[in-house]
Amino acid sequence: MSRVRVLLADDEHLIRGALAALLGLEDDLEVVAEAASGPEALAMARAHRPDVAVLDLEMPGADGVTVATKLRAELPSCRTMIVTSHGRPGHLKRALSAGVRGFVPKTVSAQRLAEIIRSVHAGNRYVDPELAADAISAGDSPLTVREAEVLGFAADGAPVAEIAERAALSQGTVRNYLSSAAAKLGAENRHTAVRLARERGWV
Amino acid sequence: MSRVRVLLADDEHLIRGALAALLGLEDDLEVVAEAASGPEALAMARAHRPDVAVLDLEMPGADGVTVATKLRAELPSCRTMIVTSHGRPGHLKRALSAGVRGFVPKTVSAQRLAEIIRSVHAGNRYVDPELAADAISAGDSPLTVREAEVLGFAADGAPVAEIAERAALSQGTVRNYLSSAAAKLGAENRHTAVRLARERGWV
DNA sequence: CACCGGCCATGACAAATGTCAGGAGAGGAC
DNA sequence: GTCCTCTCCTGACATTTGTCATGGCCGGTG
Repeated sequence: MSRVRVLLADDEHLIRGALAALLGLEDDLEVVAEAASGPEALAMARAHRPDVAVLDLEMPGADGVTVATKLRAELPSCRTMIVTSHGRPGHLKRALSAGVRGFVPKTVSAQRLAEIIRSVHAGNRYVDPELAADAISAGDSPLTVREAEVLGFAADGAPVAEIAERAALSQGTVRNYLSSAAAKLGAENRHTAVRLARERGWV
Repeated sequence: MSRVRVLLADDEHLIRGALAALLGLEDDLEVVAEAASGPEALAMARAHRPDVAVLDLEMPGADGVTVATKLRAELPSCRTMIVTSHGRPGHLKRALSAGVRGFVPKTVSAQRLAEIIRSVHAGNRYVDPELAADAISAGDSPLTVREAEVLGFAADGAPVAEIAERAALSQGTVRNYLSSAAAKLGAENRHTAVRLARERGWV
């Protein structure tokens, strides 16, 4: 029986290395490649064609979901899964619609992760129950595409003029969008709106 | 020769477990206790009296620096070190003044971490060069105590009225403090000021 | 003591932001 | 075709901020 070929992508060397060592102990798993950034993960995947790609959500260059999306197009045979410390509901949704088949927080044990990798490789899907519950209770984003976009530009505290420029919209329009977005989120100003949207993973 | 007794505290089971396994392979190190939260780390330290405590910076209950401070008082023989993913300059400063003897990002390898643990146990201090450079170039916080406090209350996007209430100050005073803080940080409004102060670990 | 800096406040003005009403075009649903 | 929603805009208004000048009260330094 051939072993499951795994790609490991995480910018924290400590975790990646440790994980590689632990997963390597399982005799049906084999870590064939490691990467510390999004682009590197893609390159490694192309070179080594793993069966399962275990991707960290927050990485320099490109986040896990972006990598997963590209992998799905380039290497359809490769199953992808996301591992993350901060499980925002929106991220989970985004990940699932990108074709990700596993979504786990870093609070699970290596043993458990190994099991999940096997399960994903077998064609199953796995989502951490806790995160799933959060996602369901948080519901869908009530924001329209533009509202979310404008809110994203407002995320770093930029003034309206700058947001308008970046979004190529008039200042009035920007203010209207921000206002309606804040209203939908129950926030009293755009800054708390940004915070709320962030927490739910809607930006 | 007796082995170095290590306490490992990190809320991410994946990392903690993997790390425990890897460090356990070194024949002069021995992981005698693990914890997933600040309070638990303290309890474990009291029970097992480790030589070195390796603490994650962001943990539920109490952060790594807080735990280190308490450990220093309760268990002076125990050296403490901090491991973190986000190395904000301010955190480093806070950690050092709490008596922490090692400060490393999670991007180092387990091998390297083992060496550093040994070095710290031997009485040396170790700070990641990259983080040290950041801390030096970032310099000290230019903010006065009140400015930092008010900026902290402003962190979640609350309006001035609310900040004033929480800080028990007049609205005018709050605006003055926010204004001067933003000026010192080179920000054009308090929200970007909050972001900058956060990045530098000054809030 | 005189001086300076941090702390707290007031008042007033300018600028940024939030809110509302209203309208036009584009596209999907029925 | 009609209805609806999203998109984008304008203009006007109220409110919230940011900024500045000014002053009083401390505590420490020279």
